[in-house]
Order: sequence, then structure tokens, then C-alpha cells
Amino acid sequence: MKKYELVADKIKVYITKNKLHHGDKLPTITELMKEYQVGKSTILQAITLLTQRGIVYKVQGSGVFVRPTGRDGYMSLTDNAGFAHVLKDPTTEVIEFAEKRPPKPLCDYLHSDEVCYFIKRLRRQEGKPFVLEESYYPKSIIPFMSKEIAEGSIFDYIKDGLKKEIRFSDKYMRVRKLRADEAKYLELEEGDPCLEVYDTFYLANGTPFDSSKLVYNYQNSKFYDQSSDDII
Amino acid sequence: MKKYELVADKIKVYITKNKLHHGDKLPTITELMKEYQVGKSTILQAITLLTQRGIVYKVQGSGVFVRPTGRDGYMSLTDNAGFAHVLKDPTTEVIEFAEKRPPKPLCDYLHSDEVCYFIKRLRRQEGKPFVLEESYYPKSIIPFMSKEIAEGSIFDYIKDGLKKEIRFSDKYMRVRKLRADEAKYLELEEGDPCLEVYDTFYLANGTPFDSSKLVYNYQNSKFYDQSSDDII
DNA sequence: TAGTGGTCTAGACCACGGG
DNA sequence: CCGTGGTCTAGACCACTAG
Repeated sequence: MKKYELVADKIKVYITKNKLHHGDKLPTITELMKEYQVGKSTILQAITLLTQRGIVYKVQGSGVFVRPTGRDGYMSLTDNAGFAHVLKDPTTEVIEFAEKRPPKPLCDYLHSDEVCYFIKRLRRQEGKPFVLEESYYPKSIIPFMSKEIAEGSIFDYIKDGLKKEIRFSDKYMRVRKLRADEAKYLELEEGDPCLEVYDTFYLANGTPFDSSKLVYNYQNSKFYDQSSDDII
Repeated sequence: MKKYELVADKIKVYITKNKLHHGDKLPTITELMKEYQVGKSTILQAITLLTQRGIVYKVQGSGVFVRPTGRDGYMSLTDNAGFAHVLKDPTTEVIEFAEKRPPKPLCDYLHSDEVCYFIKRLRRQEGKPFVLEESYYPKSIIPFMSKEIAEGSIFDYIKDGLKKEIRFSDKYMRVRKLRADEAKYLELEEGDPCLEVYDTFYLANGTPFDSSKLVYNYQNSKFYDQSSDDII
């Protein structure tokens, strides 16, 4: 683990332990350097991490301060780690598991038209369906996949099992009305609102490894985003 | 302007000029150092900026590469600069301009219940309404506001006119059905889908200066997000 | 004006990718 | 193994905030 990640974790623990809230000030960078026995840029990297995660913000000439904390029950739209870890009592039903070529629009996203694992899943939280998911994983990149894996966290499998690092993603979103077949799975009515997301994920080497269409149940999903313009 | 911003701009121009596309490699960091006559960390800061903007990605031991470019007509959900600059032929109708105390939930976001400028606006793109906006700006922070300013870009006014820097934001989003009064403004039917966003913006010193409720027309708005897990 | 974060440099060494 | 990006340091100087 990198030094700045360790320091970032320690600072996070410090915030929790001392019950710091919005506007509370962290120790100065000089103090943190002494405290953790590292150079200035290491502290800056750690604080950059926490800034990107929406935990703190910096004010030049003044200090580093704690941001308001997010609320429960909201899913991050932008976090590439997926949201499996913030769900309460999540379950996943695999509706279809096959090998096929993706439809045209998804081929563009994947920059390829090769055969993929196709997985259609319905994901629930506390028994309530919140997203219907259709994903394509190119077999050349994800050499093995099974229905059992798809019933758990596919991203955890890719990270921990295949030791591949997920780095960035492109998302295109719109709101629309549900079609009858989607409504059935999501336990809603045809014509009800939904959020549709086309999502392409890339590995650390820039290869797209997953292109998905997600349709969210409007009653069982809400989202948050805490962004920051900070650099280093 | 900071050195790393200048370098970032130059690299961006380089990408455009040489028509680099997804997967194309930039010059090495060493070459960029020589080319622009700056130190390594300045190049790294510039590349960090471009990474955060979703323009490039880094692969350790290999190089810096260009990301797929975003598509036209999609608005950024996470960009704090607002989206005035990417809209085609935007117009704004001020529906209500008043001074009042915000309702309870927004007081929580603003950490205050003081009197605010209240502005209700309907924003159009090529004549088509795409968002209905209700915003509160605390008078102690935004000392002056007018209907005329509200008919243009409020954020530009705050940045350029008031010389205040917008730094980060909290967004809470969900999809729901339109109410009759909202539908009328957005030229849709009651019960049609919409995206509702509660958005609080903060200045560089951490003060919340704007808490808004946005209701998007599902036919006239679509969104994108290009995120990246990269640090420095 | 003192203190704090921000920028920038030079340089040492590490870790990874690919031939 | 070489070349590339990644981490980390020490230190100089700048820019902003707040008393």
C-alpha cells in the first residue's frame, strides 16, 4: 500500500475519531508532516485523495476542512467501485446468461464486435428491485465467467479474482418511460419513469471490458454526487 | 494563470491539432518536460487536470493516452462550471424573483435560515424547455442580484462579477413523476418522467452560496459523466 | 504580518510494461 | 533489460487568509 493511501486512511480515522463535522479544521500540513513523518507532497497526495472522495476541502491560506457528509440510501453515480458495498441486504437474480455478440451501439462503446459474455441481471435491495442490468464482457479480456459469479459481485471477481484494475468509465444517461417488459421485472407499470444509463468501464491499460445498459427503478433508487474542482 | 494550467491547455491543443483519438499516445513525460521547459511535477499536475477532465488516462510503465471523446448534446452532471457554455442557443425565462427564507430542507443544505434571493427560472435550449430551476442565494454571501442577471448566467456573474470562486457541490438526485404545475412549464404531461436534483454549491472557502432544486425535462436533456480513479 | 496552503524544481529511487 | 510513469523528499518561493 502506498504511503499517501496509508496517510489518507489515518486522516480519515482521525476525522471519525474526533467526530469532526462540516467546517471543522484539520491539523496544518506542517503538523501532519511531523505527525506522520512524511514529506509535504505525500501529505498533499493524501489530502488530494480525500478531496476527490468528497471528504475534505482545502482553503488556501487557511486550512483543510471537513465537508458535509453524504446521506444514507443514496448510491454514487460516479464511483467506479460499483455500489455493492453500500447496499442493504443486496441480492441478484440472473435472468439470462449467454455468449453473444453485442448489438451495434454497444460494439461502438467496446471498440470491437467480438463474442462477449452477456448477462442480464435484476438486482434487489431488501427484496425490492432497483436496477435491471444488461452487460457485455468481451471474452478476450474476461476469459472466464459463470452464472454463479454473476450472482455475486462481478466487479469484485474482476478485481480480486482476475487481478485487473478498473480505472475509468464513460456514462451516458437519460430519463424515459419504462417499456412493459422492463416494468415487469422492476415491479412497476409500463410508462412509469426510469433512469437509463449506458455505462462503459475501462481497465487501467485503457481497454474497455464492460459495456452495460442499466435501467433503474425510480422508487427504489436515489443518487448522489459530491464533486470538487480541486487539484493536488 | 498557473504554469500547469498553461501546459494542460497546450497539451489539449496538441491533441486536437494532431487529431489524436482513443488509445493514441502522448509524448513521454520527459519529452513534455523538455518541450515545455518545466519540471516533472508541473507536467504531472497538467496531466492530472486532463485526467480529471476525462481527456487522457495514464498507464504506468507505458504512457499517457487519449480517452474516447464525449458526445454532443449531453450535459455534464458533475461539472461545477454549470453547462451554460455547452448549450445551443440557450435562453432563460425568469418566472419569479423574490426575497424570502428558504423552506426547511434547503435551510439544512445552506446551514442557515437567513433571507435569500429566490429565483425560479425556466431554461430553454433552441426554444425547448429542458430544466425548471428554483434557487436560493443567501443575501449575506451574494449581496446583489437582479432579474436581469438571472436572465443570463448567474454563475458567470458570481465568478466574473463578484470574483468568487466556486469550488465544490453536493447533489442528490432521483427520478420521479412530474406534477401538473411543473409539467405546464416544461411542456409535458402530468405524470411524465423527470429527473429531480437537489444541488448545493460551495465557494472556495467552504461557504454554501446556492441551494437549488432542478427538474429536468426528460425529452430535452441527457447527461454524461466521465470519471477516473486517477490520482496525481 | 505571521501562518497556511499552493506552485515549482531537481533529483533519487520504485514499479510496471513490453520487447 | 530499458523506458515509462509513480512515489517521495527537501527546499525555495508565491499567494492567500485572518487577526
